[in-house]
Amino acid sequence: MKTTKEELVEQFRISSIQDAAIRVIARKGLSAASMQEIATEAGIAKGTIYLYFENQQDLLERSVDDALSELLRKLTLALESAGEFRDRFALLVRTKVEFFDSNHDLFRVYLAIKHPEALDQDSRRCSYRERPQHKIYHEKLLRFIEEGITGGEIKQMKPSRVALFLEEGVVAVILQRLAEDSSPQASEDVDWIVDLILHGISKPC
Amino acid sequence: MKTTKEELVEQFRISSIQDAAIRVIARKGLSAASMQEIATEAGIAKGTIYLYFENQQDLLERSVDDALSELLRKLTLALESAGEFRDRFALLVRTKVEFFDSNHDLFRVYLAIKHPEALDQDSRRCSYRERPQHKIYHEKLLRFIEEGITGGEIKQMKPSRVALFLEEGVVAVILQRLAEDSSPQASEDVDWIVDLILHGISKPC
DNA sequence: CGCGCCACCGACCGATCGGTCATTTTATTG
DNA sequence: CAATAAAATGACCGATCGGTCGGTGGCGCG
Repeated sequence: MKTTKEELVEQFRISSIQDAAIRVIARKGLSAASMQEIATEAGIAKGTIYLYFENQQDLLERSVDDALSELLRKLTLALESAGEFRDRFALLVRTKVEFFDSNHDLFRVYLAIKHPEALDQDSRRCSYRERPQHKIYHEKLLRFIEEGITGGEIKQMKPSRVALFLEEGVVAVILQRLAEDSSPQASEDVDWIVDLILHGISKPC
Repeated sequence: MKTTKEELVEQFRISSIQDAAIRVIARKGLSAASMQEIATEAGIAKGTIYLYFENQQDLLERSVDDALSELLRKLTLALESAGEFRDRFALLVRTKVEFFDSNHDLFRVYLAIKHPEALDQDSRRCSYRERPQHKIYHEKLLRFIEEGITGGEIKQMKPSRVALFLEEGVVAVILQRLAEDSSPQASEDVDWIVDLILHGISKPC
């Protein structure tokens, strides 16, 4: 019983430190997030962090991982939904847009780690693409796209390219929503991006 | 005469330092590019850099600016070309793909500075989006898209969203080409991305 | 109530960075 | 060739960072 209570306190501490880390990363960027600033943001001393995390890399890695695992969980759920291809596709896009729309800090973090090619050489290994949860999601996404191809819904093309195109397209929409003073309803933008990816920008034939 | 010769030497020095800076940025990332490593990469002493650049920000800013101004020049030229909308559109995409395809280092730099939202707070002001040359290009790009709309080539939608969607789509293709062991010819991928943006992933109706 | 333990703290350390400047090396000129 | 100017150098400085550790204060247990 007691151990459970202490573990609860420990989990609360860990979570509050990770939350502070995410806020600092979103504010200062990944490479400029110092342990001192994270500690201050969490309202504790710097040394305390090292009671719960091995070092800076451990803290940043686990903070980002845990924060984005919630997104991956929702996306995986969306992929497992039933229904028409287009509806499932729209649900996928909607899930991502709404997640970041209600969590701007995490979108900053997501942008910072999305492209391993742009990271410091030493940080590339801790890319979230290497995480098992992301690999599972990505596998399912590829199979979903293959279903769309074999089902005659979309053209014959490399699923991995469609996946990346989808990912970047959604990022583009969220970037726009962040830049605009007043964005339209999320559902409007979701419909827009789904239509754009499915049918392009050309006038219907 | 003599001043011209000295200016030539000075320009050569500046260029070689900037080239070294770009290589180091591509290798280590923007925030981890140290003055010492850039100096070593250029084959000179650290102090020498300060004979030609005010400080680190000045060096990094001018290096990135000059390197990407070549891309902006080519893109602006592509926008000013004559011909059918679709051909001009394809030329625009082709220009960007081929530029980065023959200059991987610059693509790394481009990725690192493309999203001001993901940069350190202090570095956001030196975003290349703020540069006059980029603003001019972006204005012309928006007008090009508006022409496509008024000309009935593409649907009625916000030009700025189409622009961002285009930009992200091209980035997606180049990312794929970098990740793949052997990529198809650039022209193949250009045709693919143009068709995708224009008509989407759906089967033709 | 008082004692002991442990989470917590923050001053401290070594390493590293951007930036400076006295010194050395190179180039120019009479 | 020597004298002078100019350019290049790298040891050095202060600041900042990640990480450590001896001290301390508050909480629980006897």
